[in-house]
Amino acid sequence: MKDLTAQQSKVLNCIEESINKTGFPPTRAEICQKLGFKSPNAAESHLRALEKKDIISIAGGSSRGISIKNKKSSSGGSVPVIGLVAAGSATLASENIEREINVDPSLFSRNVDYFLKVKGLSMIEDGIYEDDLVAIHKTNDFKNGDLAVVRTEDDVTLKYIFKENHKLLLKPANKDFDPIHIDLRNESAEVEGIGVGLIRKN
Amino acid sequence: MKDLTAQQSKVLNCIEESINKTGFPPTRAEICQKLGFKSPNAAESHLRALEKKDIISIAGGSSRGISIKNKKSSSGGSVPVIGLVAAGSATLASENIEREINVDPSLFSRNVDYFLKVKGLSMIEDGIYEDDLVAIHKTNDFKNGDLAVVRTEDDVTLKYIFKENHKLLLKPANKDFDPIHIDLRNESAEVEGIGVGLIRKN
DNA sequence: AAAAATACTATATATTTATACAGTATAAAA
DNA sequence: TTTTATACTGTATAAATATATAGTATTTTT
Repeated sequence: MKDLTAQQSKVLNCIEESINKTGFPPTRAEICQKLGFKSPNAAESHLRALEKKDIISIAGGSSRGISIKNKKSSSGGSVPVIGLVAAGSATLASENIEREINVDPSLFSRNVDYFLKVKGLSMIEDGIYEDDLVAIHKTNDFKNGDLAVVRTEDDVTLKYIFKENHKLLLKPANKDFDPIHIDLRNESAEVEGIGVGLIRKN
Repeated sequence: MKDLTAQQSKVLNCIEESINKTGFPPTRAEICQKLGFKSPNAAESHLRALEKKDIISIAGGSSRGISIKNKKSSSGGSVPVIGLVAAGSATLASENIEREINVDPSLFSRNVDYFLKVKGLSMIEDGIYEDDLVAIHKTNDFKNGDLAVVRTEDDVTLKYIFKENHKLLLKPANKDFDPIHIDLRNESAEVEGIGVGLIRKN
C-alpha cells in the first residue's frame, strides 16, 4: 500500500472521527472546517487522492458517500455464530444463526465469515472442544491437512481434509472416531470453508 | 424500550443495511425506494417515530444524518495481549503488551482485562496450546479448579489452582509436567487473574 | 367517543452537497 | 526538464436531500 501524505492522513483521520462521533461520514465542507481549508476543492482533491490509493471509496452522486475500505473492526465487525446440531458428524442448520459476535477481523489470518459452534468430541485431541467457536473462512479452496467444514450428502462436519485424486479423507482428531472416506465418483462432497481460528468460553 | 411496529422495524433494518453495505446511512428517498414508499414523507415520519422512541437520532439539516443509538459499546473493546516468556512455568513480562485486539465484551462470561499469550505445553491436555490467547479476568478471588494466572516468587504461570489451608497446588494439564506445591507459610504466591476464555489463531 | 399514533400519497422548496472549472505554487518523479 | 502529484484558494451550479405542508385512511389508546 502506498504511503499517505501528512495531509491525506489528516483527512482520513477526520473521516474516521466523523464516523465514530456522528455515525456518518463528513461532507467536503465539514472536512474543510475541521482542517481549516477555505475551499471545498481542498477536501475534494484529498479525497480523490485517497480514493486513488484505494484507502477510501467515494459513491458518486450521493452526499457523504465516503466509506473507508478494508475497514478493520469498527462496529461492523459482526460475525454470525452457526450451530452444528448432531454429534460427531453433524448437520448444519444452514440459516441457524445463534447470535452475532463482534470480533477484530485482523485477529485471524483470513477473513472470518462465520463461527461454527462445535458439537461432539471428534476433534478433541487437537484442542477443539464441544461448544468451541471455530472461525470459518468461506472458501472451497483447501490444502491437505486443513481443518475444513465439509458438506457431504446429508451431513456437515468439521474435520481435517485430505484429497487424493477421487478420494477424500475426512480425519477426526479422536481415536474413538473413524475417519470418513468418500469416493467422489459415487458421492458428492463440498468444502464450505476452512477453520482459521477458535474462540472458547469457559 | 418501547416496541417498534412492523414498518418501523423495516425502516430500522433498512438503515442498518445501508450502513453495513455502503458505510453510510440512507436518505429518505433511498428508504422509500427500498421499502416501496412513494412519498419521502413516508420515510420521514417513520424516522421521526424511531427518533421519538429513542432508537435513532437525526442530525438536523444534514444529509444522511441518521445514527443508531445505544450501539453496543465498541468503546472498551480494546484488550491488550501480554506474552508469557518461558516455557512450562513462565515469567510475566509485566508491561510487555504485544498488541491490542478488539473483542466483544459480551463474548466471555466475565470481563476480560487482558489476553495472555501461552508459551509452553503445560496445559496441552486441556486444549490450551502454545500461542493461544487466554482471556484473563483480573481478580484474586478464585474457586478450586479455576484456571489461574499465579505469580509465585519469581515466576508467573498459568495452571489450575487448588487451595487447602496453607497449601497451594498448581496443577498442569500435561502428564510430563509436575504439579507445583506451594506452602504459603514459606513462600508467597498471588493470583493475578483467572482464565475465562481462549482465542486461537491457526 | 375523541384523541393520538400509525401509515401512507402528493407537492413544493430552501438548503445541503458534490463536483466541475479556473487558477497559483511547490515538491517529487520520470 | 517536463510531467505528475501535492496542496491549496475561489467561484459556480446542477443535483441531492431534508423537511414543511396538505391530505386521506386505519388502528390504537385514552
